[in-house]
Amino acid sequence: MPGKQIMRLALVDDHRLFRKGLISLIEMVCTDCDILFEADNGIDLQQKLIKGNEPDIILMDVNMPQMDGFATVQWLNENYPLIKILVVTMIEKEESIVRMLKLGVKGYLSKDVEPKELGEALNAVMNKGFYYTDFITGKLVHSLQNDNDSNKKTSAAIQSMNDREKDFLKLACSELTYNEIAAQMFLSPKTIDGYRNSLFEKLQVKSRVGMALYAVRHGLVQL
Amino acid sequence: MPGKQIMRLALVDDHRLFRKGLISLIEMVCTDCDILFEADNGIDLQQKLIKGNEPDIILMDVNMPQMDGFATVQWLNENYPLIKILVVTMIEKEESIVRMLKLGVKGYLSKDVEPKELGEALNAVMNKGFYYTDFITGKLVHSLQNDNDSNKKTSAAIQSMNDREKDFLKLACSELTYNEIAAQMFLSPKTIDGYRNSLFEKLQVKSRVGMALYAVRHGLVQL
DNA sequence: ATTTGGTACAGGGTTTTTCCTGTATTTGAT
DNA sequence: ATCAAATACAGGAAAAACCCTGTACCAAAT
Repeated sequence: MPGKQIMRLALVDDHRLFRKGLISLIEMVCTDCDILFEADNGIDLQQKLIKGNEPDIILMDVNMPQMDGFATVQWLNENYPLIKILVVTMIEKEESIVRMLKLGVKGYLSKDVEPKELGEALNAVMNKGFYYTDFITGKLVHSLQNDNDSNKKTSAAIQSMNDREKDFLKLACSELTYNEIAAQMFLSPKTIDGYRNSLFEKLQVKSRVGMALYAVRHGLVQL
Repeated sequence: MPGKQIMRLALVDDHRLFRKGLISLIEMVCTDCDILFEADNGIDLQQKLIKGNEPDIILMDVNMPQMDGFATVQWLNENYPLIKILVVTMIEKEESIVRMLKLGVKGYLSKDVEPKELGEALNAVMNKGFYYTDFITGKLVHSLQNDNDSNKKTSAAIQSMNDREKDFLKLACSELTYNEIAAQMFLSPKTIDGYRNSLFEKLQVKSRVGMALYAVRHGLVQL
């Protein structure tokens, strides 16, 4: 296939060994690929991107220190909207997949795929502009169907919390009594009472234990 | 270096793309390596291991479905004690590192290392019998120094729980009241009272919220 | 100017959790 | 045979959590 344009790639993943392995695989499955650079995370990527010499496709992980996949994709959308993003991750939670697709990534691959599929994905993204497997499409459709329950509710619930409530929630995930929490927040215990009732309703829980578990399940408090 | 014995390897990791990448890297940094096979997890490994044609070294991940790294190493110790194990993982929790070292693994590498170090590790394990970086040794020493607190206490606490208490603990990580839990376990609420008090002391917590958080932190209940 | 919505707070009551002390039964060890 | 420990259970009481209704303040919207 002569005349085919060369594909310029960049990798963003915090695990060097995986990155290097991926590069070596890409070189095997994709003869006309040029890997411009690699980055540890979003911050690193920002520094390595050079206007006028952008990659065509960025292979990106989701979980990264400093600046994660979501933040990085958002930043790319604003600053380099033409760069196509192919997510390569081991996170297969529907929530992450849908969130990434909403952000406009061009493909979502599991680290569990065959190297051959990686090559296909790269070619598809380059030529068709996207690569969505049946698995991903399935997750997406499923999430749309269940748009009423957990998925939507969860993000709605989290967004409806204000900062004071979030502070309270963190403190509630501890062995402090409500009176002690009130003291720490310089509020009346009765106000704390109000926060609790409001969060019980927003998060659809019935007890402090349920509230604490909700918080850890949704990453609102660090373990 | 003539006369050097060939190194027979096997890989156990649930992520194909990482495995394939690793293989391709190994082939680059280690000319006298022969990769016998790869496995998705411990179960898969058991089926692929053939008496009389064992690998010298197994590269193993920690997090795997079905049968994780710990269980797999334990099984290998009992059935193939001569095979050397080199852990390659992104888990850098002191607890995991120490637990693996106690199980007798010959090295512990982060997925974040340079491919070059992977080669050095393989050679060291093959020739010296082990490869422990300063980072790992540091973690180990630190854990020994703190043998009094969390590390040891945690495992002691978890082991001191009996089955009924573990059942109760799981149910306590919910919105059920103690009366409801008692009903589900076919016990008097007063017995539940006893379980609670006993767990509060064993786990060093002061409230049900603390107990529930302890359980999730230590993986005793699945999120 | 009045309404609406968000935040902070109170009175007062019920339920649940927490804690203490004490008993009956069983089981394994000396 | 007896002692110790583990297990299941009770009475009783204080503390914390939970829930409902209602007030006061402020700011933004109508």
